[in-house]
Amino acid sequence: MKRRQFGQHCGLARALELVGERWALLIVRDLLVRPRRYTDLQHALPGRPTNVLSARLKELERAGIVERQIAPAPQRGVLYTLTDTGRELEPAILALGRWGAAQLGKPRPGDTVTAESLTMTLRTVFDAEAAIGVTASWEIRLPDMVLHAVVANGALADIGPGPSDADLVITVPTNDQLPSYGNLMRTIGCGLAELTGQAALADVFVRLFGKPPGI
Amino acid sequence: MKRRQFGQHCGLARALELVGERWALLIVRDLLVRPRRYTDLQHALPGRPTNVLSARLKELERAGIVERQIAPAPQRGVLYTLTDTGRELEPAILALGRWGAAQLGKPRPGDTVTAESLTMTLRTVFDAEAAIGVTASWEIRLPDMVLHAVVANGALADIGPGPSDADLVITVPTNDQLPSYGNLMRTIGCGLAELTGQAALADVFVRLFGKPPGI
DNA sequence: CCGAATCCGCAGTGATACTG
DNA sequence: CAGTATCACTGCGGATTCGG
Repeated sequence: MKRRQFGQHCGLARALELVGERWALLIVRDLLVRPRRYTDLQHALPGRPTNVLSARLKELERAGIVERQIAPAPQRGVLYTLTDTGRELEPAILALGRWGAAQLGKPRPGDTVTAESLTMTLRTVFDAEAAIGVTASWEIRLPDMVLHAVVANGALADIGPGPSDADLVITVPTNDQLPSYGNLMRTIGCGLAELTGQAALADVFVRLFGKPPGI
Repeated sequence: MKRRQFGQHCGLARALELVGERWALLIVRDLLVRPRRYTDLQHALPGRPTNVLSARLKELERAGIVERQIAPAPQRGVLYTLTDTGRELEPAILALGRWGAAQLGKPRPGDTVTAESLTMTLRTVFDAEAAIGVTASWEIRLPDMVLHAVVANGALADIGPGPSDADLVITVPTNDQLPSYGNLMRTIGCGLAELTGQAALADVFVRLFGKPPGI
């Protein structure tokens, strides 16, 4: 496949040639959270045709951004992971996401929130300065997904989908709202979430993750 | 024009909806350097169809990223400038450009380097730590363009196309090479450029702008 | 000259169906 | 599970044209 070029010897133009096509950066975003298999990515990117997914994965693989791996014994199958080059996109993706978050309005009809997008949003807004000296872990239970976050010595050690053995479990009651970042923080901030464990850590969570860039 | 959506309530997805289409970020990059008129942008983005430029400008204007202004008396005509929202894209564009610069290989046949792309590259690689305490200014004369850079008290005060009253004028001799960042720094680093003014500032320039992220 | 609008051919995309 | 195959459609690339 002949790759379209911009004809400029420029870092930004090169980046856009490699990851500027539709869906490409969203695939990288999801892979930043954890390695995924093909069908995982299908579910994490609703509304995107499967042929586009396979085309993007091939291009990203050729560009040295994504690697195909055979998953270990328990599950088998193909796992897509980021190369080091791919992982180095994280600062750029966080910067773009931070800007886009400030432009986010109300959820539009049909919008979804995936575990991956919410994870990356929390990584985006994590306030390292507010976290100095903090060591704690949380599990966030939303109606359709569970996330965990671990902060050790002020650094974001782990955050992603799935449960964990956490100091505080925050359960957001089932409601008809989208599990968006805004709704999540509002629910916790207003004390409407159920807390199991060290309840005082709820305020800490809001302090570390609740300073959005204008959301 | 119906805007295609990603169907995710996510900062990155929103950003890509607004500035993810082809040429959009390159237009913003050029406008980050300075306001431009329509035909300036045409020349600064060779190889892009004119209808795409006018379509992008309209979309960016609708999105609140770009503003049309009537240029002041001397020249008249329409000037396109960034809004505050548009200027806030700079960190994301620098981050993407930094990543892409590390993926830049040799210039391909037909590649061009514009004053805008070189300016943004220099902004990208500026090493604020190396610049602590530095106050100086340079004018860089390349065969087809002239740039200026001003560092005041360790901060990048001004950099862009055009001449200036500089402490040191660096003239790169005419040769058959592309005026790419790599060739520029190589020429200066090897002492092949002509220096007029405080020659000792050539080494300072290389120190502040010569630490690429892997170019 | 500036600032576009228009037309056409084609590549990339979206949606659905199908296969190893 | 992990992709191809097919096909309609839209946006892009390229050239030309048009009104201040």
